[in-house]
Amino acid sequence: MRLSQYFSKIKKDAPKDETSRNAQLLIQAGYVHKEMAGVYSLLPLGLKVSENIKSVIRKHMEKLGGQEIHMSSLQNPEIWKTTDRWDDEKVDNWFKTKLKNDTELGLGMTHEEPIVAMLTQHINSYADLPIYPYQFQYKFRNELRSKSGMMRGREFEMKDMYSFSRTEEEHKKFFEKAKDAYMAIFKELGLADYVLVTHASGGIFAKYSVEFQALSEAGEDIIYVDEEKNEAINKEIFSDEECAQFGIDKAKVIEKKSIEVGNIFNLGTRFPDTLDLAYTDEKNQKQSIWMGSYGIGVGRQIGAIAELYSDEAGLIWPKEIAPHQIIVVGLQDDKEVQEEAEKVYVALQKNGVDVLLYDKKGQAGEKLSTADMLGIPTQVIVSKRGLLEGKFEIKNRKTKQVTYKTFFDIVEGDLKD
RNA sequence: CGGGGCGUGGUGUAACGGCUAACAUGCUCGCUUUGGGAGCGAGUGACUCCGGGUUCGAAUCCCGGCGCCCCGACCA
Repeated sequence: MRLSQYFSKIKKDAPKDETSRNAQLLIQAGYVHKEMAGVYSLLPLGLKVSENIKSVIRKHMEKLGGQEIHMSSLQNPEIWKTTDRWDDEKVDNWFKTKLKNDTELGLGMTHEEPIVAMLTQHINSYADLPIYPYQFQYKFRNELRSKSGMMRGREFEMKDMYSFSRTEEEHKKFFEKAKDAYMAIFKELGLADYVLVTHASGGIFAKYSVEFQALSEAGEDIIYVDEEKNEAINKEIFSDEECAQFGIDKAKVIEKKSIEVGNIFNLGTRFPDTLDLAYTDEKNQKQSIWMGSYGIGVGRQIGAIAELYSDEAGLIWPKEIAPHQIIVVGLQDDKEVQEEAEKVYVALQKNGVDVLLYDKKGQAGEKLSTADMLGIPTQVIVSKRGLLEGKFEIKNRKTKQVTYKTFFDIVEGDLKD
């Protein structure tokens, strides 16, 4: 890809109507566009990052035995009334709308009810279970106050998986596997050093849930970290009794701020029971189904990673999710340098590398700072100075380390750090 | 939803109640320049968030709305 072909612009200044670092960086570097408070559109670069994150998540969901589906955003209130989650007194962040004939509809804020209702048409026998459908879907939540840039939006894409198991034991086993899969996802997203399994409230679903909290000063949650156990407990349930229950040493915990990057719930049999989803066992007996839900917000990962991986010069994407792996910068506008940059670009592309060519005219300084701002992991800088020695400068965006390679080295794919 | 702050060219800012709303940046054209957003010249670009009021006169003062940010509450 050529930078000149992206319509999005990298701005010299950060927007002033955002103070959260993630939104400032992502807007300034042209990854996202802010539509209104808590609502962001993805520009080409932002979409690439988002799709890369989704690929990682999807891979692990498939490994877990997931089946991808895509449910509707418009939701039928009748189903939600059955479980008593329609009333604004009970659930205060619905976006509700109406048909022309005044029939009320909801814009999905989550999908437990509709998926259970849908499955009554497909699940009958013990042989039909267990199943693990999941989707990437936009959720709409009428937050009283959106904040922290991309991290708490009113409209956001989420991967939600739902598990349906025959017994509590089967459910628990899967729940543990899902927990591991989540940790594997965070590891692959570059968040391994920050994310902790955290015991938290289960909201209206259950007494407890498991959250995945990424340590960050930009976070909205307070957790107490047991460093020996490498787990944490959310402030909302921090007590002697609960620490004991989860084997956390209350005397040794450290208070930290964190971003909730994932949350999984054991829902028990409540939703299937209420919505008449059940199965018939080998003895022809009707049995309750055990359900779990497993959420991870895509936009929130982008925001969290932008917070955690950035410096004074801009973004620094982990390789796994970077929009491009390498950016080739022809430092001077003169013909020789530009032609050489073009050659490197073409050669790298031939090698199957996802490379971005900085082909816009400008000052050397502007090019360097723009390349930094974008956060592409590796920069190949082609300059007059380098050409005199027949070498190109390879800069690691994260470590800022510079090495020099020949054209031959680059073509041979020798760009390891 | 309670509290606080703020709305002026695309972006960042300035302007005592008083000239044609200023400066920087961006963008366009020309020349020059090229290792951290350089320089010169010529252009372009704003119903000063919306509505009302006070006044001879409002970006500026007052009232109401809307929007954005922050703190708190909330967070399935």
